[in-house]
Amino acid sequence: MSQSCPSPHCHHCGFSKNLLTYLSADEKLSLSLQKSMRSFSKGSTIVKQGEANNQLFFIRMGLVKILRQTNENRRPQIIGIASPRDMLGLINPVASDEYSYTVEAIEPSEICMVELEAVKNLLQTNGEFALRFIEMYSKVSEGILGMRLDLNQLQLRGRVAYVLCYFAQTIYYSNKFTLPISRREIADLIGMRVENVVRILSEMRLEKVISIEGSTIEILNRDKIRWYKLNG
Amino acid sequence: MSQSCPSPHCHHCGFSKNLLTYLSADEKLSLSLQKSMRSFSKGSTIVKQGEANNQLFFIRMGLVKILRQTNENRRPQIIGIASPRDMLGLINPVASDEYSYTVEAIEPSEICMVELEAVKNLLQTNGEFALRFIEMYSKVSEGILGMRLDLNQLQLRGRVAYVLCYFAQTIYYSNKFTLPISRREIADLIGMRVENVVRILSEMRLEKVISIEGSTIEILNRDKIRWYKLNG
DNA sequence: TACGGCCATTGATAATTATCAATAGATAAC
DNA sequence: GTTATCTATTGATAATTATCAATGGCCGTA
Repeated sequence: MSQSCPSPHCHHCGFSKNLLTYLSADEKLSLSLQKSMRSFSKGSTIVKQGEANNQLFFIRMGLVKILRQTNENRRPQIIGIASPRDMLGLINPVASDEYSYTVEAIEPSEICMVELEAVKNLLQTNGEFALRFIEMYSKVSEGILGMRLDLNQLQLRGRVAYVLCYFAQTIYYSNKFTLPISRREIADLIGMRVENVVRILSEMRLEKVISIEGSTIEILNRDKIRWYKLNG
Repeated sequence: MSQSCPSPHCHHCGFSKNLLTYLSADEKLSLSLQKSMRSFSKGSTIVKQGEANNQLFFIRMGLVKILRQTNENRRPQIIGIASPRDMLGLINPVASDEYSYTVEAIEPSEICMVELEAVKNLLQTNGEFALRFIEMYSKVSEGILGMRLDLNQLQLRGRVAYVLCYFAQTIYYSNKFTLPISRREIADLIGMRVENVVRILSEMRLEKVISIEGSTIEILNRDKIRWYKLNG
């Protein structure tokens, strides 16, 4: 499940593309010794809530879910989904000594793990890097919070529509896609119950807003689903 | 409503206490020319969602609410309350060119406003400052997101209890306090309706969990309200 | 192959929350 | 000081969501 980084410079990693540009050759070399690329199969855990926070990590490829468990009696709460564009790893606070969230691969994923100390060191010594890092951090936080706030003011139908649009627009860039998560996970993501998620999906299918074949969804009526997303 | 900073070094401002320590005398002097202290009366707007984001700001004294309006048909959504300890200003993303949220004083407040460019400059040139800044930013984001996620998994009774505990424990450090916001604002904060907030408050009063005299609340049964906050 | 476990689905019913309506009180504007 | 506006409150009812129950399908494993 784990393998070391094939090259000192992971050119395809979001971290590289967005932040490594601002490093000198020396800094890159030094950093390369403190990061590694690991592969995770679908369903495996990348980091676990409560464990020591000593690595930042970034999605090079794949898709993950971010979740937390606040109480044994409750369902786990899925906070969001992250893809390579999201510069994940920034969601777990830099200032905390343990991970606030669990992160699990929901598709086969390659994750770039970087020693937190190495990043902190760069933040202190490379101003341009620090500035870009903060800008990205702020964008990521803002994105997650925005989604939670959006979901908050919708009811069931709107929340389901929101999630479907999210996958279609932000993750798969297509009206037709295979859901990477179960109905139950959709429920945990939007804070509702599985049965009701299923019901709404069926309803939308009957209304011909979407088509469903197992976990493959196609959005048939974009205006209507957009309306639900805004007003549902 | 506005006045310039009485001293080049606002020693009591959270920004000062937490971040200015890491600046040299020169940097402090330079920064002092690019920040100002302003006073806001209860109800007045500090920054407005959608306006140009060119200043970070920090609460020196007082209490503010952070809100956003996503849709004319909807109630404004209150995202959170911030006090001097919260290093507000960090909630509005550094990377965005406009404010994502409106911030309004809910108690007379003194706000330290700092040119965003000046801060970005410091982030680039002072490593220690940059690191501390990120750590604070990450704590603030984490705090806000955590509260939203907590509220998310509670129902009405639990959410009201959560807010009351929040004021008692985090803002006023007392079981007895005067609510700085209206019932309607509590509703906008927890994503419920005024009528239901009022009903729950009345219910808690009848159960002798709290006492109510206008906007003065006293928590009488801490165990029970804590139970609501966790399980309600 | 058979079994257990989990997911997906649907129906019936209960619990929660929103909406509508009405009134009293407080506050600001004139 | 009167009027208009907003908040706070309560009740009645409607809409939304959760819970409980039952079924079939799928997958991994003994």
